[in-house]
Amino acid sequence: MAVEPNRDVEAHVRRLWRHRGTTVPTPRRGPRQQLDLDEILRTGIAIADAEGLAAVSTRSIAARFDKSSMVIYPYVGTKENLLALMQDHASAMPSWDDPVTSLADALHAWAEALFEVYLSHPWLTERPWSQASQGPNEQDWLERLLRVLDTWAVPPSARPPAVTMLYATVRATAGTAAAYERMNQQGMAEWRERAEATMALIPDFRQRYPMTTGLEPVTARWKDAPRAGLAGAVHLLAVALSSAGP
Amino acid sequence: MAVEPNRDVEAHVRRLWRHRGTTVPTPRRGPRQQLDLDEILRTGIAIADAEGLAAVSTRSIAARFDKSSMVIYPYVGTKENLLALMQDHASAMPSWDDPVTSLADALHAWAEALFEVYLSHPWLTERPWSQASQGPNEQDWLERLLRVLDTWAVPPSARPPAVTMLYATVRATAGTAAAYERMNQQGMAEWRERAEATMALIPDFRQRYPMTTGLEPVTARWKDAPRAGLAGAVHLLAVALSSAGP
DNA sequence: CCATAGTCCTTGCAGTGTATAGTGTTTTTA
DNA sequence: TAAAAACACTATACACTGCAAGGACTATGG
Repeated sequence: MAVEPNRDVEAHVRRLWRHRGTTVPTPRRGPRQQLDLDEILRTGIAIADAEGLAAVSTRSIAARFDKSSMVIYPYVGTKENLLALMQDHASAMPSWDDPVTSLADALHAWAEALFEVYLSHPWLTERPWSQASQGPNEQDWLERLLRVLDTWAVPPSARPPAVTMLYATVRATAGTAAAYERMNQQGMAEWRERAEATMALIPDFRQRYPMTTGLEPVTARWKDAPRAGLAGAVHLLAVALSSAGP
Repeated sequence: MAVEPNRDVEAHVRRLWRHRGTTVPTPRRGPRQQLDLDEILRTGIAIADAEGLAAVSTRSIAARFDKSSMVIYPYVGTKENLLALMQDHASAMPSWDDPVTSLADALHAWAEALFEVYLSHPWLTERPWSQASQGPNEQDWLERLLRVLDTWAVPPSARPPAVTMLYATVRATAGTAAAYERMNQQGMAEWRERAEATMALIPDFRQRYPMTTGLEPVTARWKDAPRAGLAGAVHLLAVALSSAGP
């Protein structure tokens, strides 16, 4: 039997699924709403894209509508809910055809598509992700991935770990790609400086960390390193899943 | 030639490596310091462990020493630096013997050890990680992993993707494990409630997302699910790395 | 028709990081 | 040895945050 249906939670879920069969909270009595939830989310996302997630505040969003911060609350409930709604809203899944050539190709297509979304909205990497939660758009991604694994007869026991690895890897590589992107326009000076300072202060760094030192320097072709890393990782995973057998 | 050695960056690096050959800033003229950087970091970590990273503030730390917030700054520079120092300080690598039985076992030992560290300090998952940065303790982990890959003759081209996947997977699984842990003491009520609300509001959820629905429910044996997921993932990866051949 | 539930808006509070200025202490330099 | 510079500490202040509380207004349901 259902626990007393905590109104806030229900309202949040309604808002999350507002384009998939639910309507936002309920019979609206008061004055007509002057704002629109989708529009609020769009401007929140725009701010996050341009100035980072930290620049998203109830005030900064409301300011774009020449209103004060509290107008936002009737539309989203709390700041945390607002961020969750932005997260799902920004995660709309594009459409593509699953490659039928190999599992590796199909996984690659999925991963690349998700990578692209994360690149468009780098702040998504700062948001938590858990398999069980979230809204319809994030749900779409998971379902699609599971369908691919099913199509290629990946044994059920291997699916949860595969899902975890894929999501984790996409998020990680997208995160570093976004960090590189930011350096591009901000200077990369500090990054380099820190590395130099470390080398200067720890003269035997190369002896202490020979393996790390032996890695190809990140600076070389750094721009597409994350994407290449992702491709390599997906390839590895596909190999493992294929050889796991049915 | 070195750019003018930005004093703040250099000081931060010195602090990071203070136990590995550098000394904290240096010619100190003024009055003796009454606090100790390691002690500051310990209390910051204690607060983060107990109340979450959000509860860590210059004021909350200083209060434990009956001082006001600004005392912290001579020791750490900025809040961001403080967090970075806490991050490295909390990442001390334990010692263990590399299994010689198989690559899979060796990787598993590494991953489990790191997982354990993240479980002890769940807030570490909220901190960014990038291969090129950080302090000595985090460096140790990377070096150790690379040594394992080298020992087992994993081809150099496969190493960066493997590193990325391993770190990403450990962080992701540790993050969900920590989330479960939190639910334990906080109720898990909200989580369940949200799931129920979604099912109630989207009656055809199971038709729309058959694959997701088909997954074993997370609630069953949820406590060790993340650890098991990590083990499975590492196993998959080891299979791929082995069959990649030299 | 009126109570109610909703939006909109202002005010205010507790909390954040940190700039600044002042005071006292220690070490370095002249 | 005296002066000066660099530091630790303290208190105050500023700009910023999320949001509770409450007032004014408005559309709706009983």
